[in-house]
Amino acid sequence: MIIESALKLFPTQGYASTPVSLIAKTAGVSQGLMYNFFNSKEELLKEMIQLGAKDIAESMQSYLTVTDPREAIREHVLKTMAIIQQRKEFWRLLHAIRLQGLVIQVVEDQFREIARSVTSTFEKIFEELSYANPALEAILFLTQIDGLVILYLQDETIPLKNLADQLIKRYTS
Amino acid sequence: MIIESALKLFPTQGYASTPVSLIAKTAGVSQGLMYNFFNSKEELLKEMIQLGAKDIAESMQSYLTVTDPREAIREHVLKTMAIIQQRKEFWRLLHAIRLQGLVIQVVEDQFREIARSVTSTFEKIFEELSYANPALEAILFLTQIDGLVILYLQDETIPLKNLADQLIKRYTS
Amino acid sequence: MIIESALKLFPTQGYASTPVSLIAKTAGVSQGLMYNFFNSKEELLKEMIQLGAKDIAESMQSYLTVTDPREAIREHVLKTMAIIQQRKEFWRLLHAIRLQGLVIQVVEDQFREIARSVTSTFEKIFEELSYANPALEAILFLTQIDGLVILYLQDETIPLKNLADQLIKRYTS
Amino acid sequence: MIIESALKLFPTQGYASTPVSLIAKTAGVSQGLMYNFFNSKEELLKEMIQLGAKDIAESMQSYLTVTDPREAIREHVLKTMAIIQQRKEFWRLLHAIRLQGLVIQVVEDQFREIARSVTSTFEKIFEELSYANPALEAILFLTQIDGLVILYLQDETIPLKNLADQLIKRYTS
DNA sequence: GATGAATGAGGTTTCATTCAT
DNA sequence: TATGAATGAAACCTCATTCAT
Repeated sequence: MIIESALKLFPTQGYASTPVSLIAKTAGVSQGLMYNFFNSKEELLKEMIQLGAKDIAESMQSYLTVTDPREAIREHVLKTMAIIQQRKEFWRLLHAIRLQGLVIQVVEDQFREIARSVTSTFEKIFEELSYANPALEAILFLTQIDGLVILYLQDETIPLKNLADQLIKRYTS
Repeated sequence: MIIESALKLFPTQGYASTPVSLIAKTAGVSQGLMYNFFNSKEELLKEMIQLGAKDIAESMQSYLTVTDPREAIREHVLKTMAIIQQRKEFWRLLHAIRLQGLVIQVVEDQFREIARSVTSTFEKIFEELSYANPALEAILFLTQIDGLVILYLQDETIPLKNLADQLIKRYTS
Repeated sequence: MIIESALKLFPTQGYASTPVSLIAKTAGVSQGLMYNFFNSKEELLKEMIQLGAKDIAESMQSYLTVTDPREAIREHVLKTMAIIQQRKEFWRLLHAIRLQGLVIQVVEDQFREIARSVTSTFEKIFEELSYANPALEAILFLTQIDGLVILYLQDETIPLKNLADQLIKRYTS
Repeated sequence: MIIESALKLFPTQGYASTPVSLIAKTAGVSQGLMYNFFNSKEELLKEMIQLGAKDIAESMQSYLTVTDPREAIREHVLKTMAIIQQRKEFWRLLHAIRLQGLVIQVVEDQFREIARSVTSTFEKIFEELSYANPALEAILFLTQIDGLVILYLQDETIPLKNLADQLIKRYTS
């Protein structure tokens, strides 16, 4: 399928450096056919990201209902690592794109929304756990996870499981 | 100057999407002249990165001589934040590139070397501070900083100073 | 057709001095389309030559079956002159290219093969005719023809027919 | 010297494919300086050829005074082979250029003049030797030499000496 | 005489997109 | 739906030539 080929190619080759012709060949369809589904290359990118974003949003929602704060932290770390491992390339692309000016507004809004909701959830969690500065702690916690994710995306050989456990231990004991 | 125009443009527009013509125009020289200094667009990228890398390596070396472990942690956090703020665009590009397959070997080696040296320094520091698992803690510490940096690169309005202080407090008290 | 435009232009203007744009215009197609058929200008040259070479190889094979040695000589001279007259431009290009370092390996091999086979055929022929030094005589005979061909390519007004007859007479009486 | 660098480079790389920058570098002078001596690249080519042509014309004149016809034939063959061996690259270029439309008028005229004079000389020689058709024989003789020369330029390993001797023997015994 | 930085035109090639079939 | 030939703009790069020094 076309969108899956894009998902495979954009992250590894970069959006701008991946020719439409290659996407078409990888998908096993003609180049012309692509334009029956997507009006432009950029639209293909947007739809691809939106698909991935939806997927992620769904995965994230589950633990929001967890009531025990320590359990929620644990859940979030483990869930994030699981998602990352399943969708390495997609995340790689996402990070690359977000670091560039390639702001894709539709998608960007969606992400900000998710980020805000997750951040405020953890703000409450750290409040419950009586941290002195829950707002800052929430950001530090989430950026800690992001940093770990990025290291993993750059070097898949790091002991991700151990690092996650250590991180959980720090926050829950 | 040419390399400075590249430094301004590559990070914001992306390497592949920045035409050589634009770099030349920004630098105020003819397109042809660029090829008197750099044999290709890619070489310009490499030299630009190498320049930045050298600069960073120098900045990093200073605190490696600090003897008090807590002081070293403090130094590293503050130094990193200072460097980031000075060279936002460069870091943005660097992260974008490293997330893609655009592995530029010469540079990559250089970075791995720096990373290894910094990591092992902090391993020793956490050992001195009697952490149970110094190796993992060093990675967590450094990825925490990375995560913070990336968030800042995406959104410059975050309270970076406060976050840095909070982080330092956590590790030094 | 594209290959035919190249066949017309390369020999007269030279390979390096014929812009792809001119080939395209002559062929009545867009410049971009050329790259659907040939990956590069050089490949176009190669394929053009290969086409011509195949054609020539076929023409040459006919007389190899002739049994009477004098008849074979006669056949070869006449056949060569006929081919040259039909494909003047092609031969002009071929000679120009072979004199330069532009050795196109694929084609070069093919030519050497043809040349070797023709040379050894004539070695046998001159042996049958009891020449004192058949190996040298074969080379002299073939270079005599080549020299005549080249003169003709430079100046089409020479009495080619008479020269060919005179040459045949010398070798067959 | 500049003209000598051109003499080395044009034949092997081709006139159009040899950048002025390379000629300058090979000659060990700056690119700008070249334009103090030659107004353009083409002029350099012309002067280079003219130099070579003068040189050749001189070499050729010597035997024109020889009175014995057989001796003249012998002289011409040997002299030609000697010149070729001394100035391989120049001849290679000359043949390449003459096969192309790159007609350099000044030079072309000069060559035609030489060729005419040589041809008529040999016409007389073959007349003296009572050949039935001296005009055609002169052309055949001269093209035979040309063909041999070209083979040698393409493949320097052929037994040129033996071939020349064989050729002389054929015409003088 | 001598340099080399600088230019601008033009070269080859790539590629998103369109369209007749 | 599906193809793939076709296009044209724009990309990267080369190079003969000029000119201030």
